[in-house]
Amino acid sequence: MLEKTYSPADVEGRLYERWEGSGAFASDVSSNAVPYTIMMPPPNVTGSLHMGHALTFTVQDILIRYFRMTGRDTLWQPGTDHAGIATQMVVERNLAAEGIDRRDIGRQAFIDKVWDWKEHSGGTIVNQLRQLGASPDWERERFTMDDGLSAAVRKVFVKLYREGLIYRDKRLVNWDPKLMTAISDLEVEAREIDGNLWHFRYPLADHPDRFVVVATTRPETMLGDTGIAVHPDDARYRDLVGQFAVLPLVGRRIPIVADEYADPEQGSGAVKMTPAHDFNDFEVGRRHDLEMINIMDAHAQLNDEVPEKYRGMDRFEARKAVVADMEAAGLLEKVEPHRHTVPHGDRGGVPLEPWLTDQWYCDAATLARPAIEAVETGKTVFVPKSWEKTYFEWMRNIQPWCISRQLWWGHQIPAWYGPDGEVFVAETEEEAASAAQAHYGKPVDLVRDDDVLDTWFSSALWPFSTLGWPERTEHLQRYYPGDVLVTGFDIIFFWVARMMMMGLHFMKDAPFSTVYIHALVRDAKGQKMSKSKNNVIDPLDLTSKYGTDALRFTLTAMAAQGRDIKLAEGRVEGYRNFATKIWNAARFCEMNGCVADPSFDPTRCGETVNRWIVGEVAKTAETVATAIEAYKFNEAAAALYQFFWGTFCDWYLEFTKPILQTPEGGSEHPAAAETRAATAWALNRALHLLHPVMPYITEELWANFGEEADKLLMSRAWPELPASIIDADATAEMDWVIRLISEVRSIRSEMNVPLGAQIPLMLTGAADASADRAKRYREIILRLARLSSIEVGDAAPAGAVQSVLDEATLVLPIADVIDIAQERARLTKEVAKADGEIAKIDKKLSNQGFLAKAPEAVVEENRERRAEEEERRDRLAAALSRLEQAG
RNA sequence: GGGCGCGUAGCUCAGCGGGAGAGCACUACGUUGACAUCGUAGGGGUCGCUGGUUCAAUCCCAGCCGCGCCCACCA
Repeated sequence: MLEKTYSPADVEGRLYERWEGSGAFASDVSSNAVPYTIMMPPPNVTGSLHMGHALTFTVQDILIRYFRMTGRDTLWQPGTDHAGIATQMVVERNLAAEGIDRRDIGRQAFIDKVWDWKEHSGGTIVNQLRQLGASPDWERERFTMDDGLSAAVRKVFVKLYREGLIYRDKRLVNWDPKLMTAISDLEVEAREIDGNLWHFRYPLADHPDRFVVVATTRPETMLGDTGIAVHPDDARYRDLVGQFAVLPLVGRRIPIVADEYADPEQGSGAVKMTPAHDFNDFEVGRRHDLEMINIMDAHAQLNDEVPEKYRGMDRFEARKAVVADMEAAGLLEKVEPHRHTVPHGDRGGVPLEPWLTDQWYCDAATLARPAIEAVETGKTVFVPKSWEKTYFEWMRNIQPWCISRQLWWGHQIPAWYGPDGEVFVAETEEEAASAAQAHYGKPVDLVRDDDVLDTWFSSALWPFSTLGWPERTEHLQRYYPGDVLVTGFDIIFFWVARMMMMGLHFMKDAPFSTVYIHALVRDAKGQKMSKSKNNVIDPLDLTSKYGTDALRFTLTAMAAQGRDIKLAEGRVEGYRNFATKIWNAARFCEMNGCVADPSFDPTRCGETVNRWIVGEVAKTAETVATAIEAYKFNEAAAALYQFFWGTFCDWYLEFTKPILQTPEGGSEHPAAAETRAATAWALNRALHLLHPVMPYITEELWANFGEEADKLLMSRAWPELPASIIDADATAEMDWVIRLISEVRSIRSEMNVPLGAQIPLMLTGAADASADRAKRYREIILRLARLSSIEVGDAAPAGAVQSVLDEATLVLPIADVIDIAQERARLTKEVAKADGEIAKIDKKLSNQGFLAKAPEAVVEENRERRAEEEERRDRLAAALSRLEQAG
């Protein structure tokens, strides 16, 4: 006997172990089945499960479980990402707590510490994935710093270098002075800051009494100015082009150049040029051959290129000093408050400095070309399609990708330098050494590049590196390319685009045919959840409170395309109740002896209710399958919920009661055996349909009631039911019966008739002449509605509707049981509303155009609606007039 | 500045060219046999505003108002 309520905590762990232990998640490379592959976006090894993970992994798990049930050989490739900066920061923080700085212990010792940390604490996220019920092929779990994946990284780096697609360059980068590393454009976050615009006067070299006014939001950078730019057409400055100004506080002679970058409308029309500390100035500086003076060190403190007074100052300290000194010199024209965006590092959180350094770059524009084409030609499609525009926009304007990072944790760049700085790029130190020996004609000492690669470099290889590339493994041949990539839009650029580029370059094929972009889960304020903002909601709190299945169902029901998800706990609670409902429906079956009957043939039911329910199951199976395959997960969830609760429990199980439950002293109903088998069959099919979304409760119930309880539900086939199982007559009849009962209930309640018992309709017999019966039911309803006199006699058929009529006789004179004034007001309102409806329909029907063009069925439908509405109005009006008389 | 999306019940959200929906909350009634984590019935919405297309618009189109996100070098 099942417990009275479902207790997730008692079954989830046990079932998960049984699944994983039985090998039910494993792919089968030797299978004949068609493969279905999803590459799991590897979560950061430092991560812990947040709501975004819960959504993305639930969606992926639904797809995997569904396709596994349909017989595909599924590979859901799991793993974690080494997450360069994030992981290094975590370990550094831990060391700092012990008073250790990583520089004290040195690079190798630090890396060992990180590996230690990974061994002991890095498993959090994958264990949380298990709690979520995710079913990837754990035996194939990978880590982006694995030997195999690291080898793939080196191979890719060397190959791209030799093809000229990776190169070293001295350019401005976004420098994070806190983390002391370069970061890519994508890691820059623009924040609005209330600052000032300072207007400075720069005297002309040959006319010390004349000034050029320039404005800046970063006064300290003036110490690195090497020019002033004005627009070539700007009449105000035409005579100054070619002359020099004297940089105040420094005394440097700086040229005034004409460049179209200077906007005459903006400020004074003259712009100071700091080529080493501003991206625009850098470009102008290149065009005019301006000097590039780097005035800051890696901490963003001023270096020896500035007058002694400012050396060693922090950039913000220097800002104050420069402004004060300019003002003292009478060269500060004015200060305006100015709100502007300042680039910040998305992890470090401090303002970034454009800084001139040597870095490694990847020629993204060249790699992007085939990746653009793959989407243009439909080789890879985005769902929803609108994201393709975003993808194109970025890919067509892509900048060189800065791939080097000044960190210790990551894939160290496979480049070695000879004594004269000559670079040797090779997969191993030995190869580099022999290349160097060939170059110099003798063995030399090589120094390896300190930098590591951007984390996303290794992630970009994930779809093939995890399958064994560069070896031509069986897995690589079978599972590449994958079917669908499931992710949030926030990493389209970081990851999706780069996988496309690398996949096409190295595998000559796009890594997946579909990219499904789901909504982002946001916090209550609609803010994006991220580790660094510390606003993550722990989904495990919800799973422990309501059960994993309830959370999964909630996310599924909310996974509609096009809107971000702000999770409301009430929804989770509601779907927990749904789980309880499922559980209790199963209990009902258990109590009534509804066990699976192998001889039951759903296409050959005798009873109308049974013929009907098997058809409803078939329709639901079709709806759910179609929805999942179209990535319309919310539609799948809605169909499941509606079927199980609204159809199976509310109606079918109620209809079976008079059949299954033998009256006192009576004998069993002749249809009981078939109904028991049908009930068990329908329940078991429903468990299949629910399983991809709610794996735990369905598996647990299957273990108790399934046809083959020893076999896991999750490895069972998805129910494919023949269309012939849907019996149109039975469906039509049941539709009418349900409407009939609903209407009787409504009238009863409307008239405030205190009747408690359920209507014990006994629906047996074949669905013969169902149309006639339906018509009869309807007449009865209308007669009931008139209330004054229930004429049982002439409309009383045998059997099926007798009990309805019996109840109808209990309807009491309304004046006896209701508050007259209140009811009068209500009825008046209702009558008016009905009149309004009728007028609306009349208008539509009288419209010539409508009659001419509308489909006949629609016209007919409107006529029927009008008739119904009229009946309703009459009924209400009659009740109202009787009320007046009684009052 | 460019792009994308959203505005539907008190709240969180589906849906959609022909009778406005779900969950939660609310009201009334109902508990000795599946389920009170329940059942039955009910209240509550000019589907952001204004125009247009159409026989018909919550839905399509345009404009506007509000909100959010992404991208972008404005000193």
